[in-house]
Amino acid sequence: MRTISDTIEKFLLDNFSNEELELSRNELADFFGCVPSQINYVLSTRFTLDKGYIVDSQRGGGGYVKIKKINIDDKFKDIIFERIGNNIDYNSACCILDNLCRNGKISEEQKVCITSAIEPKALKTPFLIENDLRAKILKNILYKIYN
Amino acid sequence: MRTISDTIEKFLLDNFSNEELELSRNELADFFGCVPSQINYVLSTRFTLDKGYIVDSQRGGGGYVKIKKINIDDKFKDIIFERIGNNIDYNSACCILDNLCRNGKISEEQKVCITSAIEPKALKTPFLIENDLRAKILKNILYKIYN
DNA sequence: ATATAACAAAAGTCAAAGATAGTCAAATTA
DNA sequence: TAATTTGACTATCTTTGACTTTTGTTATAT
Repeated sequence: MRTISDTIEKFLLDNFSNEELELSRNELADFFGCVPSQINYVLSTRFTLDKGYIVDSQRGGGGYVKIKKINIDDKFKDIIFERIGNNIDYNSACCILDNLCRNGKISEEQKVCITSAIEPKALKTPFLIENDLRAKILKNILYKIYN
Repeated sequence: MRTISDTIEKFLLDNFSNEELELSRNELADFFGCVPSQINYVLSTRFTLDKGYIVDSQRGGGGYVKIKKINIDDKFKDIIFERIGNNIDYNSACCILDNLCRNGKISEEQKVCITSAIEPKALKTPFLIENDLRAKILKNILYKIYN
């Protein structure tokens, strides 16, 4: 544990009680004598989806930051990381969804819904980011389903 | 419950007896030691149509605020009719029908029937009113089915 | 009696102030 | 060079209060 970020990470991990941890960004920053955005840095580098965490937050009075640990089986993780990656075309995505559906990981209804969300026409922008967007959306939905 | 708004929301939810709750805005504000408009804030952020509530009120002497929990079907109807609006293209209509069917709101048979009724070739006229016609017909049929 | 005016008793609106959290890039450090 | 630290600026949610609108009641004039 060398950096402030490492210290904060350890502190958070130590205080994980039951798969979920809630905190105040400003208070935590105060506690460690750092600027609030340092907390964001820790969250975005240490508590990422890829490492099995979902971060949820709210601004304004009574605001908070929640960190949730998610549990998914390794096979599923494999699919997420190796097959989806950081960008994926529509047809490949459909194949994955078909597979998940056949294996009972998602329902037919869910498949339809997800498919609609990642259809090319839904992701058309003036920029060349369709496949990147699709990968992010797809991973996010699947994580939510399995959370 | 971290904010006053959250507390008031919980209080209201806890006091929901039979699908409807009537209250005095000023008395409630007094009870929680907040300004009356705070009640409006809670109502407009926590008891929205989206979340299945309808808020009704009256000013003046004997004024009141009523919160009604609407059943899913009512909510569903509202959303559907709002989405159809005064004109709708064939594909959107089909999406809605697919949705209704998937959600068990209409049968497969009804879907086939309605679809035939609003097909482009069925609504061809020399005027540019295809989408307007379709909306009227669609709403009329659904209205019949639901009432 | 009836219409009207004045007042009182609600609820509504809206914008400012307060309280958090997020973003992004420059500066620093390992 | 890459990761970390910092802070100025932004976005969002909540709280508050002054001002407005609506409704019911009571007094007054006809």
